Amino acid sequence: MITLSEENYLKCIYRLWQDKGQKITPTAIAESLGNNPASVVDMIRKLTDKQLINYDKKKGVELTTQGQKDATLIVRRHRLWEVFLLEKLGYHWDEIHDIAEELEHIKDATLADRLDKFLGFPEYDPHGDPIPKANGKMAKRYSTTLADVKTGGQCRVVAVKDTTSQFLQYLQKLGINIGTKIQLIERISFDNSLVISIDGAEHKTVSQKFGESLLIDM
Amino acid sequence: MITLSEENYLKCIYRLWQDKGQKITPTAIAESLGNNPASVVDMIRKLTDKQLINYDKKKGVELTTQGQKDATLIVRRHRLWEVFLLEKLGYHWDEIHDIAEELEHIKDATLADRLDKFLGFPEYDPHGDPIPKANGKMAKRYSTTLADVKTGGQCRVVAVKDTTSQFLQYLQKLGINIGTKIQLIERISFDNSLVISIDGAEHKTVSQKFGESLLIDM
DNA sequence: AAATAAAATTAGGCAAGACTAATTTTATTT
DNA sequence: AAATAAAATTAGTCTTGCCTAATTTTATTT
Repeated sequence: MITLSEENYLKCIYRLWQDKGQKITPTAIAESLGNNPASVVDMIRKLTDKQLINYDKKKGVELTTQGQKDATLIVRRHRLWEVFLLEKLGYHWDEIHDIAEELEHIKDATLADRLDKFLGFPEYDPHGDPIPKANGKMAKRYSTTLADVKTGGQCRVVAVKDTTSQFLQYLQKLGINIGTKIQLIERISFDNSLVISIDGAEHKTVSQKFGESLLIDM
Repeated sequence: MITLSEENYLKCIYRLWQDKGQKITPTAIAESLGNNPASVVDMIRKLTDKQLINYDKKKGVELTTQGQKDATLIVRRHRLWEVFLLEKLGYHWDEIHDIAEELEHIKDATLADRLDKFLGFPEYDPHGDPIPKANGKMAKRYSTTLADVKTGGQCRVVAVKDTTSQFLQYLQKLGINIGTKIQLIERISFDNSLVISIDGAEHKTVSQKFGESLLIDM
């Protein structure tokens, strides 16, 4: 049986793997979870014992086939619950992540599939992330960010890379949602800040970090 | 902050209090939860410190006003989720309790109220237990069974008293669900068997035990 | 290459929440 | 009332999952 904490580590490793494709180190996991590296080392041993990950100093942490399956299922549940919270219970964009973070751990063999069906088999969650299907397959993840747009270029918001409520509330405040059109007016070479126009409105300046957190389609 | 374990104890105490109205002893709690009495004593201290219960050797365990509020909210969440699982996700009667047992611990200020609204403010859960309202008030528990109906009387199935899969599968086979209309045609005085008509269909005979397991509204 | 910095690991500890075993208190029988 | 049984409590232990502090290993500078 997999514990709540183990599930959170798996999910974190899965996310780091998807995000960067780079070597996943204990420190990276610790930072991502807000835990101490020593705790991460403990958990790496547990997950290795359970054959959910492999750890090698050279390669870093890697999910085993089983680990990938488990992690994908957690992500599936998380994203399905997000759709439910937004569409059925009327929550806002920035509220659903934290609740889904709890709901994703509810264990029942058929729950995800039933929820999926009830929601009409959605392809993407409200953050624009693809929802893994029952067989583990999922649509392609968007990877181009606002920071990749050429100066003068136009794009459309399709998803968010950062799901902290701070970021989501900031988006809300700026009036940015899925589908919002953004034009990149200028890139400040000093710190790579971005001057943008949201839905054709007046220019606003956002940080590089912001730009890298917003996934877009050109 | 109240922990998962504390919530489970609170709920257990609440149930014992509702069920019997008798003195609630550590042993009774231990039996009900399948825990060791020593563990219960530990938790009694914690809950007392948090002012959620009072404990007195003479009076046993009693919920404080705050304890009652908290327990009622947990029960509210549990029963609302049961309705959701049955009505929206198509689970069977006998599957919903265990899942709701997990879902009831999801903490969010507005979740219960939103779910309540989404479900159309149900009065009762599928086991016939009343769902506490947001203000803590609740209807009376269903207690009339098919066996209480007068000969010739018409009634509507509102809940089940017995949740064994044998019974539930039998109901399935007979085509009886929540809302099904039943007319009591005849009561066999020999063994109190009941001749009934399900949704106006042809007569069928069921046992007294069966009649006493089906909660109805006249 | 040596020095320094960063990352990883080990050792030891803590709190929650369960347990067992032993003891004390309370209740019930004889 | 004494003996016995049952219930309650205490003491000490275990596991999970986190921590800090110290140490070792690895990477980066100088």
